[in-house]
Amino acid sequence: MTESNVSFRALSASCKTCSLAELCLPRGLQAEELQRLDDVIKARRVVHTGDLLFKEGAENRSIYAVRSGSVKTFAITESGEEQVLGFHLPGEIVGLAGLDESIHNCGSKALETSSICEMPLDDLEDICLQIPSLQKQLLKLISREISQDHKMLLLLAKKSSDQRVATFLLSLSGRFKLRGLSSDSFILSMSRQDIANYLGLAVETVSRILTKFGEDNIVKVTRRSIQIVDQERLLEVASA
Amino acid sequence: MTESNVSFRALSASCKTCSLAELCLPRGLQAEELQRLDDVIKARRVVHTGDLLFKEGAENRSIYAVRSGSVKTFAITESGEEQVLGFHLPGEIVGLAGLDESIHNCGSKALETSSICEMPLDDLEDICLQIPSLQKQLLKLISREISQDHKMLLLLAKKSSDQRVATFLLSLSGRFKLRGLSSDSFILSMSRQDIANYLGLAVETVSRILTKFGEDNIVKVTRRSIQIVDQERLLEVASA
DNA sequence: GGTTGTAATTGATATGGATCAAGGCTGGCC
DNA sequence: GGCCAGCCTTGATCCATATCAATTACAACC
Repeated sequence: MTESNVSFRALSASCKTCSLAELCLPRGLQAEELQRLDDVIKARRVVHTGDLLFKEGAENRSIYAVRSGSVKTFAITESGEEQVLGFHLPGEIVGLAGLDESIHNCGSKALETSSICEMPLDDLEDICLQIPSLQKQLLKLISREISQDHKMLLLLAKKSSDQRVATFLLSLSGRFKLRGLSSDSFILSMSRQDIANYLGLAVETVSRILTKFGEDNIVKVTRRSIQIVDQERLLEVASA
Repeated sequence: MTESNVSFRALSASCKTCSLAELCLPRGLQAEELQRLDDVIKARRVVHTGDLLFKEGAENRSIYAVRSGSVKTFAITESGEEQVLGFHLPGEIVGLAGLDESIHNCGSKALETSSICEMPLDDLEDICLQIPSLQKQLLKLISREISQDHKMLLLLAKKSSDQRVATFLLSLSGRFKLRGLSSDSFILSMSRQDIANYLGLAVETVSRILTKFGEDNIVKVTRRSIQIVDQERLLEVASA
């Protein structure tokens, strides 16, 4: 009971005190506006590795902000395979493809113990009408998602397997940096399988490339721990 | 002078009388609200094959609705190559990746003579605050764009070249149907090069596959004219 | 109506990455 | 401490598609 209360209190910490506010929806909001955004947040819940945030086909229209941990989003193909569409770090928004009236056409799974803020879309739309800078920020975040997807389209359509893996590591590195974490030393929360799936490659290919990057002293890889040793060369590999 | 006036009048026909309203931003709006949307439309202009709607890197924040004709959007890679990100038919919105404060990171080119409605984003955001159903519709359209991009990610990451080409033809077919046009007989406004680029294939591969579909009596292809002869089998190829 | 340039097709060959097939590590659990 | 299961790595082979190289077919323009 007490523990659960403590946990609840910790989780119910508002957007006002959230260190990710500048990356997330609250960016640019005044104190009073923040409170109204907080009121919209339906739940802040903890999910564990493998838990679903929402199911493909679920009809509740919500978007989700990752508060801590990390999640992946994925679609399911006609033949039942999974296609990983993205990995999401704290401050990033998940579920933006579901604003359409249609049901969620992708699912989302926690890659590690994570905490998640859920925002029902109808409520969010309502307060967006009252808080112009919130509407602006929502549109910005959605637009950024599209830009990100476009980068992935380019990666999948044009880049070699080496370039894909290098680009992936650099993307993670940059996003960790934005969050005040080390950009050259981090842990992958996703399996090789997830990475390969995301990058449109076979697991074996990803594994071989990581080994090669290690041999070439570009990256030091120990299981899921990554250390970028030579960022310059990694950048070269990513773009050349 | 006279001609130009006539042309101007034809182009300035409002959203109120536009036959695409149900597919486009005006969907769900009342007459008075439509007028306000019309007031926001900065320009309705005609572009010709190869003309740019906006340049990659242009800083004016606008989105564009295709009124007639068709356009492609594309990104430019580090090495200067073009990556086609999408083809857009009448009623579809272009430029949604540019709502971010950052400059447009993709460009858009007319594939044929087309007419285009330009909406400055700041004005659009303003009236979205006043017209809830417009805000809703904008979010819907953006969300649909994300879903569409996700389908492309899946296509590029998982599908064979046959599946890609079949999926492409079916997607066009369905979109023509939505617009009241023939779904089994249409003209491709884009080159084989554009198709190949979009699908992450070589031109030669696209050409060979179209020839094969012809030999198999699935599709009748004559240069840029397409007739879908056996939709069922095309669907099979697309998903199998 | 010929000429020319660009787009599309077709054929031959090369190759990057998938697939198939074993191992090897690691972390959890008894 | 030993065993098991899943994840990861490594090696050998194959194949789908890229690439290279002509050829053909339009369409636009004089």
